[in-house]
Amino acid sequence: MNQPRRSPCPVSCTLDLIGDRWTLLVIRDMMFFGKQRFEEFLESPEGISTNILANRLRLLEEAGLVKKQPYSNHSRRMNYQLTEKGESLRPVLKVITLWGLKHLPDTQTPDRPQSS
Amino acid sequence: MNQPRRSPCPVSCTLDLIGDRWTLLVIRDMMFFGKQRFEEFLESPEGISTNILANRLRLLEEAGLVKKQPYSNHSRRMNYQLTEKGESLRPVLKVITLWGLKHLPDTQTPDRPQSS
DNA sequence: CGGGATCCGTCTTGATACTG
DNA sequence: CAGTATCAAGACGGATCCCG
Repeated sequence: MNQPRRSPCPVSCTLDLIGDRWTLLVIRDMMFFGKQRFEEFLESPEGISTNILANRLRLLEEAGLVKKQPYSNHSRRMNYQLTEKGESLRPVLKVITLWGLKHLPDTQTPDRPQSS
Repeated sequence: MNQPRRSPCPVSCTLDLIGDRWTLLVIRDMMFFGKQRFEEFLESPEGISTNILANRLRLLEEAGLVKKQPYSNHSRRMNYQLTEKGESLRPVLKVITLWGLKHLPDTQTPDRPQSS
């Protein structure tokens, strides 16, 4: 998605991974709503399209934030789960959530927040 | 830049404001490096181009995160400063910085960090 | 000289249709 | 169900121009 920035800035490099319109929403769906399957991500109200979702899941896997596994031996169902590194983004999601709730009217806490 | 999402999710709505490749870098430059002028933002190593920078500054102003003022009465120099609302993003920048420093090799703390 | 606006070629994104 | 192919629309990078 994002080219490397030729800069050692931690903000810049982190944004190479999650600084786009969709990536953090996929992570939100995994982290707060426990979503794990392709179709579940498609159901979110923001309406990500299939090619973008496939692309972001692949980039997240390449970045080591998500691991992809077959649901079972005899199924093509795939399972996407956060790795430990992916889970480590929870404070980032949390502070973004809190900022939005405080400063943006018309936002509200998600229906099934599983945040710690 | 980002269309509204028709979703009350605070993550989603916050990303409408800062969920792109450049916006948080401009805010970083203001917040950590004290930059205030157009030309100073252009000097950052990521190399934002003039049209993109002008666009992001305008969007930030419209969002109430930045205020633009003439440097003095008899100069066209402009001054971009974070509003209180913009300053309130400091915890977001901070947690992103910390995540990058911890999880991304080859990142290092900025030269003149003014973060609290 | 500082702060943009405009134009243009390229790259990325995204909606939709389609496939195994 | 989980993607891939296609193709149009938009975002971006860079140069140039403009205006006070």
